[in-house]
Amino acid sequence: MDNIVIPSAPSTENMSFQVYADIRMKLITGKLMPDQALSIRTLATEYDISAMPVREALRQLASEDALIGAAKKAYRVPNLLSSEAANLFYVRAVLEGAAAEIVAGVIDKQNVEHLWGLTSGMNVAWKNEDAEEFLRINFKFHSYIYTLAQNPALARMVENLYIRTGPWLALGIKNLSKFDLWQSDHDAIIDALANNDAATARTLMKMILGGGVSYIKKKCD
Amino acid sequence: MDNIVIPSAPSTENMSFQVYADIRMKLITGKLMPDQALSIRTLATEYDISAMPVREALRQLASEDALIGAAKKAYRVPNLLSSEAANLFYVRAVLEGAAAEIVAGVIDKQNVEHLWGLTSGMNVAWKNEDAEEFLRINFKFHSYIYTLAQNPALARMVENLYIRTGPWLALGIKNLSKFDLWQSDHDAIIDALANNDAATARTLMKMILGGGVSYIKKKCD
DNA sequence: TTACTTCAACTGTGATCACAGTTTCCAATA
DNA sequence: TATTGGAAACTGTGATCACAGTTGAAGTAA
Repeated sequence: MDNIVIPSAPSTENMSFQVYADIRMKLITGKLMPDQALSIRTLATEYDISAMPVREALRQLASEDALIGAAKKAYRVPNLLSSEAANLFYVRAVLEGAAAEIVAGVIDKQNVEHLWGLTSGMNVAWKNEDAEEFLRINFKFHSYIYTLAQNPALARMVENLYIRTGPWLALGIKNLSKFDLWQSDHDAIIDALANNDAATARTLMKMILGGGVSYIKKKCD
Repeated sequence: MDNIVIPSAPSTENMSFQVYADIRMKLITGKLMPDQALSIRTLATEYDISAMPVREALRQLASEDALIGAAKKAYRVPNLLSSEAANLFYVRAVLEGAAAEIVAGVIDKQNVEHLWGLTSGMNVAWKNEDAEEFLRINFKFHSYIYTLAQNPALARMVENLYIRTGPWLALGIKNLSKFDLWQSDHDAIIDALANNDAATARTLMKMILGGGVSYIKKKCD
């Protein structure tokens, strides 16, 4: 649901996948904070299932580096150094830049309108200082674009990066003294895409990702 | 061992990780062919362990799209359409191109010599028509470069793509009527890196990846 | 007060079982 | 002979147990 790229594995009928998807979304929307511990048995109780599906979900998230898992120690939400976050955003910039380049060639009017709808939603959420809603729509915005690139492998990888930077980004946004300063240039990207200007779309996409990370970093250091 | 980027998860002491690493290398070197089925219980017997570690290893590989896993059906090595392989190689080209760009700025003499050693090994393997050895060294060559980029996230992703294209590439290489035609331009890349020519390194890296895939595709279609 | 020890409550991991779909293959039927 | 039926041998999945290493807090000694 919600534009999530469907991972390879099982469909709805698989309990461990449901757990996986649920935790995933919590990472994206900042409901799980850096360094927070996740216990297999506790989650199993919460979901009212056995430990088995939970442990497979957590292991899968750990294998995607969305969680940290060490032998016989509790799984944890990674607490990224800002240098690590920078690495992740660099890769995101490369990949989403490439995606934007492709999308500029295939986007249609309906797609453009959908993107405008999302940005206006983000603006509302921003004004309401509703961080969770803002993060959710921001995710949908990026997700919508890289999905249009019609390259599932690319989409999966960007989404993985998104999940991994989610808690860090959420923490950064919630740390903003006021929701006043950061206004990213999603509008310009939509314009470039709508004009089928691949080079500009790519450049802008790389820029807003680089800009976002350096802004948050400044706030955190 | 062998320049493998260490995945997040457990170290050597973890059985399921050992199984994971083993199957991974078999995918890279073409010991597992497309569409081949892998059974948890059978593998457990082979490794002389219980089913538990094997099933976690297979699930992890499936979550990385290195295997196909559907509910209550045997895990399988993906049999990629050539369009799917093209998608994977596209992303590889983007990422390894970016990596080469970075590496051109940080490479030293020792690194360059190491790369020359690998290419000469590949030439030997090619002349001996030793596909497995050729694939293994080819992997080490690319792995060595993207590891130099000092971005673990990037390295992990490229490696994942490498695993996924492994069986397809192996099948393609083994299908070559003779080991005669394809001679890729690894030498030119090393020159560009050694000369700190980032733009050329990036372009060449994208080219050989694109060239390789289109060559194999022609052979397969 | 501070530092150290110890023990209890946690952690993930491996093994094993039951279960329910899937696949395969052989026999019975048309 | 060709086709259909069904049973048997597979498949992954969920539950549950035992185990060993980790963590943290309480209690003791300096």
